[in-house]
Amino acid sequence: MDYKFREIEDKWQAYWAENKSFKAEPENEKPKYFVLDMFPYPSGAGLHVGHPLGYIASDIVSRFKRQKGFNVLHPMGYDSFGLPAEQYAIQTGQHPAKTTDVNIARYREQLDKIGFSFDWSKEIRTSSSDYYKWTQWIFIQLFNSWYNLDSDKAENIEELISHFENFGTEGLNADCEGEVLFSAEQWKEFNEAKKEEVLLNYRLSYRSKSTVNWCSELGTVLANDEVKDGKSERGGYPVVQKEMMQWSMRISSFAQRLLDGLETIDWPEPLKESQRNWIGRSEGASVQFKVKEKDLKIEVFTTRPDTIFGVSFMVLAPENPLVDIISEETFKESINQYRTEASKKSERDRMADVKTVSGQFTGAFAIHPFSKKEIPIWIGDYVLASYGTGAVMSVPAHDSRDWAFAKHFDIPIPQVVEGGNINKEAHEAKEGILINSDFLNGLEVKMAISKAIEVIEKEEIGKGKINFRLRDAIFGRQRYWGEPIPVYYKDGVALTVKEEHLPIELPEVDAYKPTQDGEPPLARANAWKYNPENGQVGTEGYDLEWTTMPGWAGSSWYFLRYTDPNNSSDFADSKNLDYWGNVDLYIGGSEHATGHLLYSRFWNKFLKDRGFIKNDEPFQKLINQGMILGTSAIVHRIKGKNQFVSKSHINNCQTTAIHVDVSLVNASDELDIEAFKNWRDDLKDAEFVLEDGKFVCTREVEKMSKRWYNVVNPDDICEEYGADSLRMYEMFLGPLEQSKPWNTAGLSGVHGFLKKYWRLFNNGESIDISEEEPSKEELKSLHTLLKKVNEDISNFSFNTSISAFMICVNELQAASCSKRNILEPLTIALSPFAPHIAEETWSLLGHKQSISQADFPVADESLLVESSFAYPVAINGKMKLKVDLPLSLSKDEIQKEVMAMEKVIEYLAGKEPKRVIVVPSKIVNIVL
RNA sequence: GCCCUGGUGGUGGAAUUGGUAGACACGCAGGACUUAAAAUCCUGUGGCCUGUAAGGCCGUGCGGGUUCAAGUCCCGCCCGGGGCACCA
Repeated sequence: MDYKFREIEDKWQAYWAENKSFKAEPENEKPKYFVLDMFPYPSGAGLHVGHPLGYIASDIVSRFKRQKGFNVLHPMGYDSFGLPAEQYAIQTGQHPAKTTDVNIARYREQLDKIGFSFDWSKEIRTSSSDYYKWTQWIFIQLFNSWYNLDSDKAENIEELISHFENFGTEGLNADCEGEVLFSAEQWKEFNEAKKEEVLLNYRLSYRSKSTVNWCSELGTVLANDEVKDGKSERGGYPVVQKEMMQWSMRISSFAQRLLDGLETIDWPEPLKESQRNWIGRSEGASVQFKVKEKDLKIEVFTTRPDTIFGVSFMVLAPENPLVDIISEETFKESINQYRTEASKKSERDRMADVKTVSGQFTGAFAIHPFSKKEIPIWIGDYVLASYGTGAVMSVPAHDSRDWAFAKHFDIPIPQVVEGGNINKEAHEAKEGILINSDFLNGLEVKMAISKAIEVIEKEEIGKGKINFRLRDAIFGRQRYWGEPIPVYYKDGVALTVKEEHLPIELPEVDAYKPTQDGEPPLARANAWKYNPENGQVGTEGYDLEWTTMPGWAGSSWYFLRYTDPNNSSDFADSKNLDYWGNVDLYIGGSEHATGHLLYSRFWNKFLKDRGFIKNDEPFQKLINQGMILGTSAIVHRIKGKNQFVSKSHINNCQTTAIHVDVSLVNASDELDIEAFKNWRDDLKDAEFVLEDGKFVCTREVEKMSKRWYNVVNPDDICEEYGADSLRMYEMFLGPLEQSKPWNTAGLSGVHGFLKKYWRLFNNGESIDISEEEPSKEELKSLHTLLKKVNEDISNFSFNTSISAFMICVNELQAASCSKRNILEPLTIALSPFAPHIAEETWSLLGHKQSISQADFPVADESLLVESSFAYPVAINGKMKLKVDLPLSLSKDEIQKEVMAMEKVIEYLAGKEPKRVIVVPSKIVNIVL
């Protein structure tokens, strides 16, 4: 009986679907376990073998946990709003919803072939209006919330309004932009528009000006990703930094809690670290500098208030609005020129370029708050408008960027902390004694910082402050294929759509690109007005918002929707939310470290504050899976000719490297020349210089991508080797977290293993299972495996458990073991990894129920106890020989035994060892 | 530039966290079965030296250090990968 994997896999996939084997509902008998994958964006290219890596890992854990007695929720869905579908729509005129549907169908088909234990009854799509109705609803909740710093929570905006009505801003401690003070009486006299304007400064979703990459030729905003050297990647048009009115989210209110929460969750340390860096908490002081001859102050934030006497100039970000006010007439022209130049550079370019120093004097001076000296004010692009106040007090002696600036423009560099050589470089170390600093002289830096803050506060020129790098998240996108923001404008005032009128569905438009005037695509819609009376969207009523939500909106709460995906009266029933709680295990790529994973935590904390959910953190444990890289094949063409040279001739000629489809190259890097000629029209008449009668390509490991023709499709692997082989191989490839190159040739290893396992069940002709009791050796093989697998799954070390399976099956095969009491536990242990073959052999063993219902076997450690150990004996740390000794021996006894050995005496050659180190059950080391 | 991460045979990787470097596979070489192939099974396989064997030397990116003992710890470099706020 052969291992007919195609038949077996079809059979069991149909069985699981028909019996809804993995449907999960709240119940009280078993503990719950929520296993989540980062849901995919359904791209037109379909899945390649890299995508399922994390899904296979989470599926193994899900199946394992079920067999360990947990009620497991393991859902899947699609993050189906996004830019690629929109780009495609712009090019082809095809509605993105259509392409998205096609892509999802393809994804589903591909996923089904791999045999995942997803509960498909829970599927969600972020682009379906049943779903985004609730994304819009959450937006409205955020709009109707403010951040109370006293309770350190987001609260209903009604409470803020009632505070205004009773006390005005008196006694209010709220997070707010550009605070305006007023009394209760004044509040009552404000008109609606004014009230809204005030409230907008408090709302958690709000409108404000922010800087974007604007490309006027494309009439759109671009991601940093889409901008290369100040030009758009598509078309190469100029891109400038431009201020725009945008919807934003006040994530900064949650900065400290997002930081603190990291201590309570089990995430990879590097990932936590990048969130910490992103949040960027720094302690210091804000200090105000008066501008000479103007009734104006410049506020700066500094982490080194101790160096305040070392300030010899100030620098403003070129975009800082103060620049217009303070600049002297004679400098205006050069300033505007400098600003134009700066606007062509992206923030990242500005940060990356530390070698070029540039700046421009404004002609204005500030007054030092202590020394009262005049300090020149410059603008410079190393100061970023988006961080701090967009202005710095420059201490060139103790900050390297200030130092470089001062050197370049010949500004004095007064030293205020002892040490270093400030003629050569800035002395940045946060240690040393203060000098030339009036009341700070003689203090250690640490002491000086607190003393400086104390005096700054006393003199009322500033105060101690904690600053965060985390900025509020821009929420509006000038795109079509996203959730409409449920906002309309009444007399210029932004109001949210009534909850009972949700969803506001995406309107039909004649094209998916921006309008001629550079307005977002939704401005094209004819019927894009809202009537708050009846909820109708059409040609009557108030204008609806034109921008849509960013990609991260839908993905910031989808895990909650999985608990109750078809609920139409609530985003999820609280019973379900409470039962499933937060995600126990989340698997996905580390590229989401600071985007999705931070925004989700933000929304989760917000929803908790407002009482909709109970958990503070959404994802308790998180694992990052690595990338599977493609092994590209490259041929080399002689420059100017249609002639290709084999690998060994490359160095002798000038060649161009060309990527060739990996399917045209075999495992020994040999090119199929005929297939290659037919691959593209221009290759029909190509000539080839061979070596040993073959044409050999070179290989390169890089990201799997259509562009490099190195994509391997899981469907092909399932067809040729089966889903179980694919699953096993992806896990066998290496540690889950690591990125590793794909090599289809290696699949024969795990495929051979599965065949070997299959043969344990039959004698070549028919099923042949022995009821005999297992031998000691067989039990030891089995239980060594069980111990390893139990440990490895808990540590997500799947590659090593697969080698344990191989070792076990090799041993059982050598012993020709076909005993039920060995094969049954072995089969259950294998079933999370290779579920199809396991179901089949389970039924061959006579079981009627799915193996997913079986209990995972536990290792009996008593079968594994050894009585002796083969001690390695090392001389001077180098292993020379081994000796088998009982484990019961004491240190001294071991030493005696070893020193008495003939070989050891030979090695010693009469010398007396200086030391003998005995580590029981580890090693013996003799030092000569 | 900044932050994070990795570097071990021809290849993917293993190494109980300081204690036998190279488990398990791929590939390669040789053999058995076969008319032949496929499939399967067996043997060998880090490098170098010694005719073989016994044995010896070298070996975890590079250079130092700590230790009886370093792939693992410390210091300084080199190279690859990921992220850096509108890709998802």
